Amino acid sequence: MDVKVKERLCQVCGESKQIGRNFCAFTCESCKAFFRRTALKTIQLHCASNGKCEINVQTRRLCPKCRLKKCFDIGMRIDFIRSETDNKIRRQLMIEKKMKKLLQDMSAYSGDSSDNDSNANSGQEFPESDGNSSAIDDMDDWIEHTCDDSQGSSRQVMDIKYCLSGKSDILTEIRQKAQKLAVIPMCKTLTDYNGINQLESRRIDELLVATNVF
Amino acid sequence: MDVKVKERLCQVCGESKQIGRNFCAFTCESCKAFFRRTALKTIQLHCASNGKCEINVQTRRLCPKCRLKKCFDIGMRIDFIRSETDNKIRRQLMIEKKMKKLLQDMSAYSGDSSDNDSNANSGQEFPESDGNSSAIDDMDDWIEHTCDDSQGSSRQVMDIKYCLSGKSDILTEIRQKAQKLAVIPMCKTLTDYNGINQLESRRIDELLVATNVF
DNA sequence: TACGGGTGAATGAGGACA
DNA sequence: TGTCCTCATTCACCCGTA
Repeated sequence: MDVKVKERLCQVCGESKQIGRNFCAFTCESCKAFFRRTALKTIQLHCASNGKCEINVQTRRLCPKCRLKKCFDIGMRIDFIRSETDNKIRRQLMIEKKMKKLLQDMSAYSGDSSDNDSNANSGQEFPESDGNSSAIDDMDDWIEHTCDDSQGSSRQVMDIKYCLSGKSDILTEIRQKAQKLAVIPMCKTLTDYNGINQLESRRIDELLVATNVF
Repeated sequence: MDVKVKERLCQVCGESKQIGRNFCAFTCESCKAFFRRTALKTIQLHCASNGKCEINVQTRRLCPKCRLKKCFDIGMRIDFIRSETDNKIRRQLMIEKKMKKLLQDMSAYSGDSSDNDSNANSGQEFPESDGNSSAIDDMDDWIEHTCDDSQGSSRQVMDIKYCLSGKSDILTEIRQKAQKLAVIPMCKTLTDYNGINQLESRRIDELLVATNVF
């Protein structure tokens, strides 16, 4: 009882909320985030009071230099901050995992497990938007019989349907360009870093190492 | 309820609009700007009423001396005004960031394939900022004869010129590092898509087209 | 549950301009 | 001088892994 009742305080600023062991010391959330952001930076910090500021909940944001100094003083460890490489890999894995789950959910709704990758596409796997309405009817049918709107997904479903069945100029253009290319244009992917998966990222690294161009 | 209802007032003039914590005290926007502009000035201010003016929304502009005195009295802190050096560095960083973005936008929109890759750079393609003004003259010349300001780009052009002709420590550092490296490390760039420059982006595209891997 | 990282609204600096 | 804007930083809250 007493252990729980006796509040732990942030060793940096004295805050009493959301205390946990962070980077090897008991701190609050804000000092945790502060240390993560600041400790690895190489830029010089300045203190107006010759490095003698008192750090508490009110003053902690006033002098980053003294706050960081106190972080180190109470034993927060810089080597517990994950490296950028590590973070990159983790983000990558998370994205892949999410994609996998999304695909699973999709196939769970549609029920079919036979969607083997027909990747030899040259544009034909896009639904044609030439006014042939049977495909759209099929889609409506499928939406009606498989979609569960208990979670308010109808808006998304409608968006997707609109996109697939619409006569969007942009979509048409994309299809035309895609058909001309033997290779799916990577430039598209590069407009969004999140779209690069682990394999692609690796491959780019390999290529660059191999070529020594830059 | 009471906290929200009770309006905060500027501690200097009593203004009730746009109150925030500025330089360690709750003030309005205009007293904030006044303090920023005035507090560091060394010129002597004079008061006709022997320093006993009352400061409110109506009178605040009548006596700068008493207004400034009240600023200090309520605890506004001069050491929270950033130094000119600090501001200079920040402006420099902002401009460099803008340049990066501008280059990205250019490569995204222009789609031109004419700028052949002079990729054997080892830092020399940065203009030297050693006081040799001929490069700057050339730049002025080039700006004058090629830039079209019909879309309000002159501001951006000036930013770029300022950045290229300045003696930025950061630029110097970048140059030195670049010269030491036969290869600009791509791994760094990949941690942040925004860091990929035009050349790098192009080169990746070329590599991918050439290899037909994906 | 503990402890990493990520996110986005709020905050508080400076700058531009009328 | 006062107002409005931009931008970096802060921190409460979230997610994922061990």
